[in-house]
Amino acid sequence: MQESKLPLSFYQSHDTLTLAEKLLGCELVHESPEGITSGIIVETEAYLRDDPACHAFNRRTPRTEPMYGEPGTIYVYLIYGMYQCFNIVSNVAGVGEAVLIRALQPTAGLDLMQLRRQVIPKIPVLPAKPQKEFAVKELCRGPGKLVKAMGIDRTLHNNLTLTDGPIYLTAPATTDFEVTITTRIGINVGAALPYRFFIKNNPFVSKG
DNA sequence: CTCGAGATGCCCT
DNA sequence: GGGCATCTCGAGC
Repeated sequence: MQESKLPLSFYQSHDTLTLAEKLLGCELVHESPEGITSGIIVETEAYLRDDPACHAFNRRTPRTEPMYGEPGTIYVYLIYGMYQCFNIVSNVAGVGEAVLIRALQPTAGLDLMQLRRQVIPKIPVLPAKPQKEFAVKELCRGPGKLVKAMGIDRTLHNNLTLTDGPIYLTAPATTDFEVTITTRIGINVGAALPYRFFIKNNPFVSKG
């Protein structure tokens, strides 16, 4: 597992659509104070500058500022008031493109992922509910789920860099897989664009 | 398995 | 105030 971090040049040397595909098979690692968790990226989506679904499609705003950083910058945002999405900034600084990570195949720290995925009721119920046991394939199957399982938080990690912090990528152990390309999930505008990439027949993908 | 409803906070118009 | 790059739960098949 412990290989070397992918360097800045990896993020700089591909356009966004190519990067979205090249990210498949890479391992996402978070060395947190609670422990290490990691997983292989199996599903991504690209968001381009001239794409109405992209947060940078309209004016540059405070929220989307990290998207205009160097490629390899982390962009985490809050969605639906309670979930967060993890993105990797792409293209070149100042453009505003990124790749959403939609699913991981867990490789390390599965117990910690289980703990992080537990839902804490706002008002504690007594007696306390027993812990849920998630199937391994459910731990990181979806953008909100993987952020929670990996312990990623926008107040801590937004705008950090993947080459200089506790969250980073390592190169694929294998590229012996086929890639399927489809339209993106959960959006209305730009829904027809074929910007979703996933590893064919991989059971950890959010939707086949 | 599928479906529908509700949760919940922030950004931007 | 509208609208989210989502998830969980419960009901029903």
